[in-house]
Amino acid sequence: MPRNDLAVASRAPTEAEVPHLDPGRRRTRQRRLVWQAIQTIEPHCTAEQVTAWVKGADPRVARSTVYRILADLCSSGDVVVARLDAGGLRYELAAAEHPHAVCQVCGKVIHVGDELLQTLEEQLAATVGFRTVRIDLTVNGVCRDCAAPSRRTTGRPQHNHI
Amino acid sequence: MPRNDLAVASRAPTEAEVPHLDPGRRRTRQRRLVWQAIQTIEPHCTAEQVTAWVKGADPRVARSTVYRILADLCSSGDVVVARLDAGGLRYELAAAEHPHAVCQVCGKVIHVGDELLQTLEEQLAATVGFRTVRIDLTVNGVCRDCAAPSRRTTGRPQHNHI
DNA sequence: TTAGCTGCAAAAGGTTTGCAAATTA
DNA sequence: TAATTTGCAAACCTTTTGCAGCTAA
Repeated sequence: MPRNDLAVASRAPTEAEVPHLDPGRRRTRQRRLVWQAIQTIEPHCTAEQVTAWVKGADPRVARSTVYRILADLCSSGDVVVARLDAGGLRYELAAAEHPHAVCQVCGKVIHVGDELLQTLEEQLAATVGFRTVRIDLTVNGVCRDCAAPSRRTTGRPQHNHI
Repeated sequence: MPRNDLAVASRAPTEAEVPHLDPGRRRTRQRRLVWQAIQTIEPHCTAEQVTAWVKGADPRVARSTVYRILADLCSSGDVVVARLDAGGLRYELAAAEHPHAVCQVCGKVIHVGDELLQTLEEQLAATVGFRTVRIDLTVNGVCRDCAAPSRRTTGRPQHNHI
């Protein structure tokens, strides 16, 4: 299925745009680039997309470095990961986190409001004493476009192995 | 974190227990074993657990065969996969599917009722015309046991990189 | 100066694939 | 018999790791 291509929305990273990030961590060029990539690329980007963007700005940056910085941003809480499909993990700004609806036919990702999750969280605390840290919700289905009669008649919905 | 060990609940597979599965597919020994494994092993089992169980009943069965059958059971809809943690995919009977709550400290999986998802589904249909096929919900947090004062004072909750 | 980062290359872990031989219908 | 399915082994893909050299503070 068509995964959005590597989306290298190359816009030269400007020093000024970089927020004052991660106290206690060194301010490196690589770190700044990864941070900018996540802000620039569409949400739910893969490590591969981030790497491509970063390498677009500076080809010397190693893939492993991107992974390390990504993991770091996750543990500092600035970025969260989601596993939307069979591919790699998807990263997004913690501030922009939200539930997703993934179309099984075209792979499109739709954002879902998270008002509904509140109730679930409260119920879990009350019934099993579970303290919720984060809710990971993915709705799998078929988006409006793919469900349109004109397109849906041919072929079975691709099985994304979700 | 402690993933439940391979849980090879070896009970000899009996021919009689095998349901009339997959019309149009050949009835092979391997297929029957995989199906039984999923029914026998605790829910959310990994491909590795299924393979271990199957090999316990017949060591000649290849891992790749298990993967192929698993993928097949998924596309036929008898089995669904969930991605609960950083490890491999988790398989479970479609009939037994339900939301999960995963403890980030001990890895325990708690089953959650799915009454709440109904509302979400309805709202998605109404607002963005999304036809929901399956909702994949994972709640990440801390279970009652791990949240107990006696244990929670030491160390930070392990970062599962979820 | 020095603790922390980075690049490189290789390893790891989970899953998929090519192909000839075995099997089911 | 003919079309699937399996075993084996190797390929793949994403992510992690070891280590020596580099660099921000």
